Amino acid sequence: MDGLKVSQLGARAGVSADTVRYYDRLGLLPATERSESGYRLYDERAVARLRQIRQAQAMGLRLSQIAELMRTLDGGECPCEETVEAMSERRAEIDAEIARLTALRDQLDAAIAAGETGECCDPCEDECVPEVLRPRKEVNP
Amino acid sequence: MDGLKVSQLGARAGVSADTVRYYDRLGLLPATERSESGYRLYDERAVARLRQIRQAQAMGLRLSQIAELMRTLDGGECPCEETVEAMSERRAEIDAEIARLTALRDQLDAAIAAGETGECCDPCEDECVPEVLRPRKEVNP
DNA sequence: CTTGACCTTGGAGTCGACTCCAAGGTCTAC
DNA sequence: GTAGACCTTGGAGTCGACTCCAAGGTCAAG
Repeated sequence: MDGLKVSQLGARAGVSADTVRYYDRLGLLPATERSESGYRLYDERAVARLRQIRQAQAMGLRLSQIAELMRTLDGGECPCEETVEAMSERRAEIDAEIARLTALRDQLDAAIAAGETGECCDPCEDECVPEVLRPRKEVNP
Repeated sequence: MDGLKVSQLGARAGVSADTVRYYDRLGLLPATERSESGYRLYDERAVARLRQIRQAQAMGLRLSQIAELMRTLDGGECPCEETVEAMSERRAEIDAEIARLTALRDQLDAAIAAGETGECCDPCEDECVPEVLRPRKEVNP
């Protein structure tokens, strides 16, 4: 029986057998050969493909985007333009997320500083609630 | 029947009735009075509490952390110190996430720039794969 | 008395990328 | 021939904060 089994293929790219099967289910890997007994058998091209997938993931692409690129590639077309598009799309998403988190962090910094230097809710009256958490009319998180 | 029903309470803080019920389930809201027919009935303190929850969320705290703070508060203790701790904890998480995303974005920028100026995979040989996605030995995304 | 707008509950679905499971089949070494 | 390490499948669980659902109950207005 020649060809790599799931965990062997996985080992070649540093992923688990489960992950290989998962990618297979999503159609990211080339159509599998199967042994008589139903084992998936992969070749060197599959190793390259799997590494390529991991590389694309490391660049921040989503599996759904990678799947698209693979379809283009398997259709014999050049995926270069599409790849740049996919990366730009992700870049915009990531940028938005960074902006959101950065604003949050700055708010937190201010609140932490206030909380550390402030005299807490002292004198504690009815309800002791830290200043930064005092109810405001309508809050959109 | 006096007291606010779920959607009325929600409206007072800009959240949906579903969200109010969800917070109730998580134990974030004070124990509810119920009408004879089983309707939740809230008072002004609940409005303040709900706004407080939204405020805490807007500061980046998780509902699980907020729940903890509420327990302290309901136990009659001052939650100030705990609040600063919770915020610091989140700050660290958010910081790590920003760092991760920033590195990703920088990588993407470089790859996009290379992809736009480069001559793609021209000349397209066997397998046309954009440079940035060329398989590398082992990739941890 | 009916319509329609609310309320109740428990539970499932969403997003993404896995991870883990059970029940069964296969392969290799001793 | 049997142990133990693999493989197969479909499906469920994870994280977080909701959102939506169905099936049924309640309430005020016309």
